[in-house]
Amino acid sequence: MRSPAELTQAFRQQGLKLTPQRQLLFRLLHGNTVHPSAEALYTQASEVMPGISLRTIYQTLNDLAAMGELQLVSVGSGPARFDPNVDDHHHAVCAECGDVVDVYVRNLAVLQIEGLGGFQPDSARLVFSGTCRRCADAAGESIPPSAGNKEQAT
Amino acid sequence: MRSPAELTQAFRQQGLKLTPQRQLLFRLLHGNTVHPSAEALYTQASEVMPGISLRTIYQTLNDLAAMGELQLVSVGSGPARFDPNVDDHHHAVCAECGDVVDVYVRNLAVLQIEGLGGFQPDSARLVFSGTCRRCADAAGESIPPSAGNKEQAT
DNA sequence: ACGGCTATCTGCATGTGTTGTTAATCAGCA
DNA sequence: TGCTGATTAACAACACATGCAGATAGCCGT
Repeated sequence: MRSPAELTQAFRQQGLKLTPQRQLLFRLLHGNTVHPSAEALYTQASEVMPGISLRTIYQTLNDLAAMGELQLVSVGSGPARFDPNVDDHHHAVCAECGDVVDVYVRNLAVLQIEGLGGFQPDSARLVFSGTCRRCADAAGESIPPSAGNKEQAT
Repeated sequence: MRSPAELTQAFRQQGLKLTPQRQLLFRLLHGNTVHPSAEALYTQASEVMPGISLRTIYQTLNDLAAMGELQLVSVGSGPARFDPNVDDHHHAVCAECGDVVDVYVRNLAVLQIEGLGGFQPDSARLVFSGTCRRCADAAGESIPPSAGNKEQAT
């Protein structure tokens, strides 16, 4: 996703108005790597701008997605996640806490694929499931109550 | 997924009852390669057994999935799909008609993955998006003569 | 073959996540 | 300043899936 300033330009050029709500979402999303859901953004936005409507969040997210500024990440169950990173990349989802991290795969083309039989693929989404660092640490530590000084690797 | 006969055994052994509804679903699913949704199976089942409840379909599908006889395939949007093929395989989804086909990838391990940073993956799902043979053919044919035989790149 | 225990089925209600609608108000931009 | 699109509120509607309660029926021992 482009920077708030660039999006400002882009919106204006398309005849779209630059409302404070939209600007707020630009800021909340820019550089955001946590793959928030609409609800999560709503909560965050509400702190800064009480009274903002969830409807507006959805609206703006869809607009941005339609403009190619956001990627919709669907992680099996639960609400859709939005990813301002529109590079060609993939995702890893923690089965424990649901966190999503970006993953880069540079040699997807080497895969030997069988069974396509006439199917013409034009994109591929790879999703890893597993355990994130934080949950792995938490699981390892929480067994002994006195595991000593622990540093939260966040 | 095992054969209806084998599933009959397995269900009995687990103290589960062998109802006609379940047996019907065994039959509908065995060897099924179309990745049906619960609704689709409901429609199919209703023709043979009018009055069968959609609730029962979901119930049985979940049971089978929990037993490892079915794989749940979630394709971005729309309802979940169920796949009686529980081999280690992946999927290709037609963006046009929504059809899902099985795809085998034998060298997934060669991928060079960056960004995991402590994330421990224990499974990977690869989903291709594109156009299935049928939709590609249909698109090629159905363009009326007036269009001057153009090839639509979209 | 019979009867009882209990899992299962069904129908309905509920829940989650998301979008549609309408009307009134608000505010960006020329 | 005015035009017009955006926002909001208060819904209803929607798709997909699950929870629940009472009726039903499979399975087992007799």
